[in-house]
Order: sequence, then C-alpha cells, then structure tokens
Amino acid sequence: MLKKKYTIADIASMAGVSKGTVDRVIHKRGKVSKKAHEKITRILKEIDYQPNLVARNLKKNKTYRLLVLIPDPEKDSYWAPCVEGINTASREFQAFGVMIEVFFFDPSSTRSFTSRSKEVLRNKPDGVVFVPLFYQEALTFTEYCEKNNITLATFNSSVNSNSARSFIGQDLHKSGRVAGKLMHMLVPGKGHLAVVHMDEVYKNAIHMQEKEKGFRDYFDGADPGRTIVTHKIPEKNIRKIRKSVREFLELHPEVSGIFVTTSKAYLLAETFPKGKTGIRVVGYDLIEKNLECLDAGSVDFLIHQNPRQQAYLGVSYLSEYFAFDKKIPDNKLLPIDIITSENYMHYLE
Amino acid sequence: MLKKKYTIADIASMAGVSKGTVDRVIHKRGKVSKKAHEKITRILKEIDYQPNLVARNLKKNKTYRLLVLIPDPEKDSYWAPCVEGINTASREFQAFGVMIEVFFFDPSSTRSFTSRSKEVLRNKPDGVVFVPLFYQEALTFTEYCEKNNITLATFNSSVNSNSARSFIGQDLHKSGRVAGKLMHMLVPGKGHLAVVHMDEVYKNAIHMQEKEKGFRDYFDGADPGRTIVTHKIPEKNIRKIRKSVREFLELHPEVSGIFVTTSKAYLLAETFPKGKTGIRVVGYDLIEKNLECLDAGSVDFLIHQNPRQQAYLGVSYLSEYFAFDKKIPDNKLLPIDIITSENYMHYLE
DNA sequence: TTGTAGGCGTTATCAT
DNA sequence: ATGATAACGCCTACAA
Repeated sequence: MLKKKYTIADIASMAGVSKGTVDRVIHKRGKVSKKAHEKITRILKEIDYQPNLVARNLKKNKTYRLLVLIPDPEKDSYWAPCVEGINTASREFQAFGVMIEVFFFDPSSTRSFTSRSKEVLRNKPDGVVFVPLFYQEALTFTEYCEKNNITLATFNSSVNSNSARSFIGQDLHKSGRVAGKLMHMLVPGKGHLAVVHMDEVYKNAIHMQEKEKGFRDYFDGADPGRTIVTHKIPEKNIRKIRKSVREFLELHPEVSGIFVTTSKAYLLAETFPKGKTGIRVVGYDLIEKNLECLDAGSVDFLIHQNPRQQAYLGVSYLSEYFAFDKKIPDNKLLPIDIITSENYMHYLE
Repeated sequence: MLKKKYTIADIASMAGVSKGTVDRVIHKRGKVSKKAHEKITRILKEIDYQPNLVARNLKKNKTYRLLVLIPDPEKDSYWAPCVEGINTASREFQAFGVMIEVFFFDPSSTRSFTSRSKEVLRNKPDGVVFVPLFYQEALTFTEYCEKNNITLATFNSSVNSNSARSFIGQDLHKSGRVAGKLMHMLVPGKGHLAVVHMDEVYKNAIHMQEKEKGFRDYFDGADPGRTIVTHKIPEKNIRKIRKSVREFLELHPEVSGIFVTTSKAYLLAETFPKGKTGIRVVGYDLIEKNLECLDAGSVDFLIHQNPRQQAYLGVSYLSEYFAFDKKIPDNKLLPIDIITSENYMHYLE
C-alpha cells in the first residue's frame, strides 16, 4: 500500500517539537535533550522516515566537479567506449549539478599519466574517476586525493585489492576460466592449447598472469591431461610479432587452440599461415579488428570487459554520491560477457 | 568548462521582467506581450536555459503510482528476478515520489490476467509496466490505458511491433541465431540437430517460432546441408514429457545437438537415457534447474534473457518519466547473453 | 537545548 | 499583460 510521505514538519508535530530539533536528531548534530531525542528516534523508526532527496538536493544547491582520467582512445581504441559511457552519465547527472570533464593520458607513458594527473589535481575536483594503469603512480595519486578529501573511484584495473576504494571491473581469474571453458568446447579432443600474451608495454603483466592462471585452473579440473604451452610476444613491431607467431606455430604444430590474454587476438589471427586453418582462438575486447576476425571466423570467441559500462558506473556512483548522498559500493564485478559473431552488435551500445 | 547555471530569476532580470513572465513564456501559457516574449525567447536560446529539474520536481510535489503486472514467480520461477529488479528500482525512485506496487497473475490463465488487470485499473495508477503474455487481453488492456491517460511500458513480450509504446526485451530471431552459432561450435561435424519446443501453454508460440527461424537461418548461411528436425512437446505432465523425449531420440539416433526454445532444457537433459551421452544442449534462462544442468554438463549453453534487467528498466523508464520528465525510449533491445557453467554467477545479481 | 526565519528554483495564485 | 508572493521539504543560522 501507499505509505504516506512524512515530512520533517509532520514528525515535529507528532513529537511536539520543532522542525529544527528533528533535523538535529536526523543529522546527529547533538544539542538535543535525551527525552526529545528518544521520542523522535522512535517516531522516525516507526514511520520509516525517508527524507525527500529532491528537497535536500535543492537546498544544497552545490555543483560538483567530477573529473575522469583515462587513457587516450586515440592511442588505444579499447578506451573509446568509456568516453561514451562517461558522456551518458554526464548527460544524466548534469541536471543534478554534477559537472563532468574528461582528461586523457598516453597509456604507454607513465610521465603522461603523472602530468595529466597533476593537471587534474590543479582543478581541485570534488571527485575523480580514473584508470590506475601504473601501480606506483596510481598509488601516489590515490594518497594525495585521500589527503585532500577528493572522492575516488577506479575502474578496469585495481590499484590495491585490500583498499576500500570503489573499484569497478572484472574478476580476471574467472575470466580466464571462462576462456578455458570455451576453449574446451572448441577443442574437445586432445589438441594442444596455447596461452599467448601479446604484451603491450603499459599493461600490467599481472592481468595476463591472472587470466592464464584461471585458464589453466579450468583445465586442471576439467581435463587435467591437456598440454598447454605459454608464449610471450613482447614485441610492438608488427613484423616481429608475425615472425614470433609463425615460429611458435612451427615449433608447436599440435596446437589447435590459442587463448590470447590481451585485446590483440586479431594480430595473431591475421598471421596464420595460409592454409593452416582450424586453429581456434579465444581473445578479449570488442575492438573493430577483433570483430572483423569474428565475422571472418578467424577468432571464435571474445570476452567482453564492458569498458563502457565500467566507466559509466564509475561516474554514476560518484555522481549519485554527490547528488543524493548514496553510498558508493566498494566493489562491483561486472559479468564476463561471452561474444561471438552473432551477438556482438548488441554490446556496442 | 563549467557553464553558469541560469535560473528563472536571472533570466527575468536580464530581460527586465518578472519571474512570472518568464515562466509564462517557458510554459507557453500566453498572456505575454509580443515584445517581452521575443526578448525572453532570445535569451533562453542564447544561454541554452536548462530548468532545474530538482526544483521543478519539488514544487510539483506529486507522488506517482506505478503498478507492475507480471506473472506470478510462484507459478514460474523465471519471473523471480523481475521482482528483484522492480524492488531495486522501487528503492531508487521512492525518494523521488514514485510509489511502486506489484500485481501477479497466473501465467497459465488468461482469466487471471484479465481479473488482475482490472484490479490494477481500479487503482487508477499513473503508469503501468506489464508483461503482455496474452495478445488479445493485452491489447484490450493497452487500449483502455491509452484512453485513460495511463502511461505504459511493456517488457519480455511485445504486444504489437508497430505500436509506439515502450518495449524492453530481446530480438528473438537474433537469439535463435546465437543459439545456432553456439550449436555449430558444439557440433561442428555432420551430426543432426533438433529444435525442441517444450511448449508451456501460456507462452505465445510466436516466440518459439522466431527462435527456431533464427536458428535455421544461421545454419542456412553457415552450414546449409545440416539436417535439422523439429519436435514439439506440448505436454505438461513430466512423465509424458520424458516419454516424448525418449521416443524422439530413438526415432532420431543421429541427433547430436538439441536447441530447446524454452526454459525447460533441464527437463530434456534429465531425460537422456543413461549412457547416451554426448548430446549437446543449448537452452534458455538462468533458472535453478538449468544451472544445475550447466554444472553437471548436461546442458552446454544457456541464453540469458535478463528478466531482472528488463523489469528494472521498464520501471526505471516510467519512474524517470514521472519524476524528471524524461522521454521514454520506444524500444530497448537487451544484449543476448551467452551463459556457461563458468560465468553464470555474475548474472545472478 | 530549542524554535524560528529565511532560502534553494520553480510554479501557481492573486492582485495590479 | 505583468509582478509580487507563497509554497514544495529540507537545512542552516541565529535568536531565544
């Protein structure tokens, strides 16, 4: 049934006191007699008082500055959807006095991160959402923000698992297990498998390791005898990458399934020697070139990390915190979406 | 950059008129001199005036009644997550004056739908979110609501594709294609495939047909020679279902993959004759028994229709419409989530 | 310790 | 046709 909406005035008259007193109790500002305090507390509980957030927000009438610090999508298109997510949240919350601005840093340069983060701080924001790509620099930044009362949320990578800060991302170990499961379905026989780390300099090696662990973990349980080899390709130069892939495949002709732990599955798929078909590939991230590989059949599955949603949620959490005093969740682990040629379009917003 | 937030008072002083006049222009209430009207309109455009929704909402100070009419989760647990989604939205919007109540109908009885829908109407709600399970009855209901200025949103099934009403759901044809793709990966050889409709009386046969079409459509393109047989099991009695499944499998011993177009894949999986392993199954919906089958390996993939999110969005859209005058999207097609034993936990909220 | 008096931005009413 | 004013619910400052 529709409960009546009680206002502070209602409560005040019920308790036989003034609005001010009720307000003091609600906000625990003290300076209230024990008797009044008890009576009011009881009434509040009884009617399950819910403050009118609209009125509260109107009164506050403050505009908040929320800055977002993420890698430049021009340098790595993986981040492009994040900008969309941020813009969506921005449109949604500007009506509630939250102003959002985005800063980009070069994901291959810690110096770029440091300088941009300083710029962010010079803006004296109320809150910051950022991607802690570089461990040490992120830590410094985080500490500074905490000292200066800047509310933080992170996404994509987590700085420090035992920190209480809000983090939005995925469980990488589980995502490796999902890749394992998919690979198992794709290569049900005895074909050898490979985990290939196509390492971009800036990405923390821990991510790839976690994914590999999950992948192996899955097979330890489901198919313990399976041969799984690991191969690292730390090159940036495309020619060298191709060479490395070719050599690896020649060395391991029995490999019939490859798990690429980064978003570069397309680089691997492009390199398959002509005629050498039938190798199954599972990779990450819905970037253009990977999608083409899905369509062409050279990549079978992609795992979607949902960067758009990660960014959207990060910004939304802080905005709701500012605008409506909502609690910010410590941790939000997004689902591990499985993508094929037939369903990717629905994930591109 | 931070644009200054202009208020009506600001505009009034800029135009050299009073707040009342500005308000009349903004709301096209007339009774404004041509000169004043022009001047104010120009200023509004110039500064791109955005009204403060919070203040507006506070002033309106109306509480809206939003009723939700869905199948009873007690009768079919598929609907249980919807209730969670509704409750989440309810908590979120009650602070903004939207009161939400849920009504259940028996999904196997059109009479139940009719009687509950009348009850809903007797409550004179401002808006209704409902699942139009029964075509004719839903149409009647819809028409009544439109005549009586009750705002509508539907989810899960769509009443009428060319209607402008808000609908949240999935593209069933595409979801059949996804099932096809998955099945193709699971049964890459020449094994025969089956589409099994485990028909619950109340579910519109059109749904299952759409899914089958999508499934066949996929194979027409990807593997045209494939044998695909269709089997209907309209029974409700478990014994009869089992019998039907057994007979079907005996009649078609070459079937090595089955696509179940309803949420009853578990019923089929449970029935496999002992020892007859290796049949791959793709089904729908994350209900408890299906998840057990995923764990046991008797079902390989499930397609998630995200009922929780569907209900959540339906309620949110109407709530935001009432509370903040937001436009309600006509159509929202949710992603077609692919689920295995390794990733289902993240989709259970 | 308590009560009262604004004011946030918008809107509706009433007087001019 | 226009302007002044009160009210929505909450919060803060200040007066008692």
